[in-house]
Amino acid sequence: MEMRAAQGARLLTEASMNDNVYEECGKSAAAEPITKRASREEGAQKSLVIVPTKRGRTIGRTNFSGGGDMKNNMVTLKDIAERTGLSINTISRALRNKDDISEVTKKRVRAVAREMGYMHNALASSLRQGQTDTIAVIVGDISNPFFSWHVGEIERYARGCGYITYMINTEEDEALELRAIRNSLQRKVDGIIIAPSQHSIGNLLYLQENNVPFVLLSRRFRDVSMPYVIQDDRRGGYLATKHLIENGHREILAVHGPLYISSAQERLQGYEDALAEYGIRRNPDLIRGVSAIPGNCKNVANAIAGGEIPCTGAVVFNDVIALEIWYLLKKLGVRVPEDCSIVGFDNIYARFSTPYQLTSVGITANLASSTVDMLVRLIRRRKGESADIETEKVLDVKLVQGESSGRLPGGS
DNA sequence: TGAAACGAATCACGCCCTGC
DNA sequence: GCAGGGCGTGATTCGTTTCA
Repeated sequence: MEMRAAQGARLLTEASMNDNVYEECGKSAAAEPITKRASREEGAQKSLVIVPTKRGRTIGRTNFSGGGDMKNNMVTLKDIAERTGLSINTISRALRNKDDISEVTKKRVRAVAREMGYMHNALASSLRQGQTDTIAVIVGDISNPFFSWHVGEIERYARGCGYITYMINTEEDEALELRAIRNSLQRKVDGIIIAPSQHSIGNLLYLQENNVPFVLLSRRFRDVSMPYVIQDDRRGGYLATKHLIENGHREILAVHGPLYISSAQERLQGYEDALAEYGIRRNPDLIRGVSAIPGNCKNVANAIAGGEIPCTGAVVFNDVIALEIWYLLKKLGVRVPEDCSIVGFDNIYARFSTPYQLTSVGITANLASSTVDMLVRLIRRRKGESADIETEKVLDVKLVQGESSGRLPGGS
């Protein structure tokens, strides 16, 4: 703790600190004073500045190391006002680089702020402004690379828009999801990005009632109007199935996720579309459901290996489950793709160097940036700033050929 | 139970000083 | 004398917690 305080002191006292305590960089940088960044950076230690105030408080960067009452030790605008003999209003405006404050005064105020170890109080600022510059990202399963990848991307894009994000994992559990929503509302986030569990719509209606901007990520409710950004799941299911059909497969297994999840429903519809287009009868024995959470595919793999499911190819709900089935089949002596081709969804492993490359359906556009962009527009609209908003966005998909699928020997 | 306090920002004025 | 820049003043606001 002391080390961190010392590092902060170095950054606040050395010339490396920007002249402007609130670095001017449009919305994004204005939302994060440079002092906040200082505490994150690595640096050498340096002696601290201890400053007595008129109120008899000792202030300086050592304050954070003692485990005392931090609230009483924080340097405030009032302290700087007392020290400089200026008003609180002038201090505030000088630190925010307002035009009606002279450069001489600004420099003086910044110097005293640095000397005293002033750190912008985002909590107080949020209180006054009615915004926290934070976005909650609520997902069902962060262990799924699809979500972890996109959450990382969301964080990056949101940061570029001046927002801090925090992520909550719901384990696809409805009660945990409600708790996550309530927690986010209590923290007065400016907006929420949520991949809903979709057990029911109640949680999202609750969110809607609270009038907080939100965007559904990767999932949607057909019969209720809520902003969403999804991939074209139906077309994805169609492309995956068509790929196998055109490689000679006729007995194609559909391994779908829980059908209360819109993406699972729509991918299955796409599967059926392709079968219908090529005149292949829909066989209920070749449609199997699995949990959205990986680790429950043994039954399916055993059934394929044991001939209980007579298929030569499989369209699988997502890449994680597809890879799991591939692995299980290999252990059971079933060769992929020679004995059974597999097509996954999300094309997530194309981003990593893995021993095996799945054939998979992936998005052609950027899901994260589209989602953040929509949410930011909704937030701005709520604040009264006019903004054109497309609230239902379906991103195109394409099939990416990997090693897990191939032409059926002897197939047409 | 209700008032006060917390910290920062905002607003509407108003004053002072300087230059023309 | 006037205009305008620079800054001050005091009230108000926000949501939560503390205290009487």
